[in-house]
Amino acid sequence: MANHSTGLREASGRGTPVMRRIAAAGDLTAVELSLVEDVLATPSHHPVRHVLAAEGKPVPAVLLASGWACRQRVLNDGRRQIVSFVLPGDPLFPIMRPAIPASCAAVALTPVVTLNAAPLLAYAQQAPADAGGLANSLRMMDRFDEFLLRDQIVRLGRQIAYERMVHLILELFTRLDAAGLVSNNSFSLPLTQEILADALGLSVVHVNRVLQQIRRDRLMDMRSGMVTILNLPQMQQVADWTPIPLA
Amino acid sequence: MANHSTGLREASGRGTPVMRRIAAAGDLTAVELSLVEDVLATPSHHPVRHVLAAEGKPVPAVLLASGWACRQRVLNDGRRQIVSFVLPGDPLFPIMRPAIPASCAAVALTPVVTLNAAPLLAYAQQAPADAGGLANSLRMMDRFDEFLLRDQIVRLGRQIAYERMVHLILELFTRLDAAGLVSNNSFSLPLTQEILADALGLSVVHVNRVLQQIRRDRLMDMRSGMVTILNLPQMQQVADWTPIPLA
DNA sequence: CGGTCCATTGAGCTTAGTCAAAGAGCGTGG
DNA sequence: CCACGCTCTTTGACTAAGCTCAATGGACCG
Repeated sequence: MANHSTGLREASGRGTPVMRRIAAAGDLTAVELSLVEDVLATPSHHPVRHVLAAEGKPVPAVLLASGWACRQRVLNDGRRQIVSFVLPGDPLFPIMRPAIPASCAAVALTPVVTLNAAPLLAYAQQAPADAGGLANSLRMMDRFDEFLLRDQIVRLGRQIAYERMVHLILELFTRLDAAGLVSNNSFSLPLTQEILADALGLSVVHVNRVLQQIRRDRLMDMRSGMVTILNLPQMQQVADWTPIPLA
Repeated sequence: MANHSTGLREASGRGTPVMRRIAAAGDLTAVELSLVEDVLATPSHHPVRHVLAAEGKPVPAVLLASGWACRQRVLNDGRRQIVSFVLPGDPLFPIMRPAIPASCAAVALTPVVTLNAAPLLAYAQQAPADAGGLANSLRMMDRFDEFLLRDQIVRLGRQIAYERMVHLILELFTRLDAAGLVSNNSFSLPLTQEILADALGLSVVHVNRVLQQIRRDRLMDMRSGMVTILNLPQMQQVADWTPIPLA
């Protein structure tokens, strides 16, 4: 459980991923703003591989403040499929849903900091359906999640390994950018090739070879946990990329 | 546009798929019941291949009364991925969401009858968050949808063709059963092998071969649009089946 | 009786998986 | 400071699941 203090300090700041994501969909009232700041003030820390939410247990209203997590499902014989990545600023599960059993487990891929978003949910649930501000932001984030699932299905069903990898990187690039975690076309990707393989439905060996090919083609570079986008237009072309409507 | 009258008559009945699905999650009040019956009273008919909702257009609040539809996405070079099947009783898209752009197109796979569910949505949106009855039913149906997407991702990412096919048939079996469309372990499957291929991320030829193998193994039989489940336990075993929590 | 759509079959090929082993990087303890 | 062990990456050789192409067969329909 490293950088307690760092996580805490960042979480209180203004340009924090959570705040950026929530504010992206529109302005918040003073009341809403302070509600969010209250939530930011009480972070929880969890180590790698920690199960943030067990499959079948009621879904907690939790936001990820920092670190990487995923929603995943493991088959009887051990095969694992990562359903989606959870990035800083994201809810662990679609948040506007009532407390229903989780459709899959949520697991920390790095040490993470989470926030209890129950107060936000409570506030949003009693707000009228067409209210702007916070309620609207949360709905937007859920909608975003739906897009990601669709993209994941198309990737897995109809793209070859090379396309899948490029498409996933573009997705992460876009999402991390929205969270303010990209600079100079470059971002941190703290994932092993095995994790990428489990997300893309590939073997580790093949992921390795595909990455080398992409590097040779000078589309992007991935070294020691850092990704640099080298040729965005061609990446978008290769992956048949459709921008995710953020608003 | 065949069987207009049939669709209409069924839609007004009590054991209709829509009514079964909505009533499954709990009892409705008299007001809610009549609201649903009003909706059932004005069906719309659409031919095969009709685009029920275009990608990017605001999602209509629509229920499928009869026939089969799907949500799909087509890549630039023509590759198609079916994201999910929409069966009688299902909403075309998660229904409790506000009118947001559709993440993919909805298309009729057979002639279909649809219902305008806007009155139900309006009613449910103004109901308190923890109200039972209709609002709860609609939320339940959305939650169900989320499970299906997860299952589709796991199928495509981590199962081989044989397993995928068996798993999909089990899913359809379960869902059609909930809609009252299964009898004697047998149901109608009005899909070409090409449609199955596009749902499972396989080629038509391979779908054909896998189906033959499954038939030879006496797990199930699929002939002229009818599927018969022959060995449910072994199918569940093969597909690593986890029952979808309906309640 | 042709035409159309769909299912089926065969042959050959490609993508991606498996198995096994060898580097590389990194933290820990001697 | 180095050696060991751990995890992760990389490479090679081989295998196999699944794809493409092409042709045939069947059913239905005007």
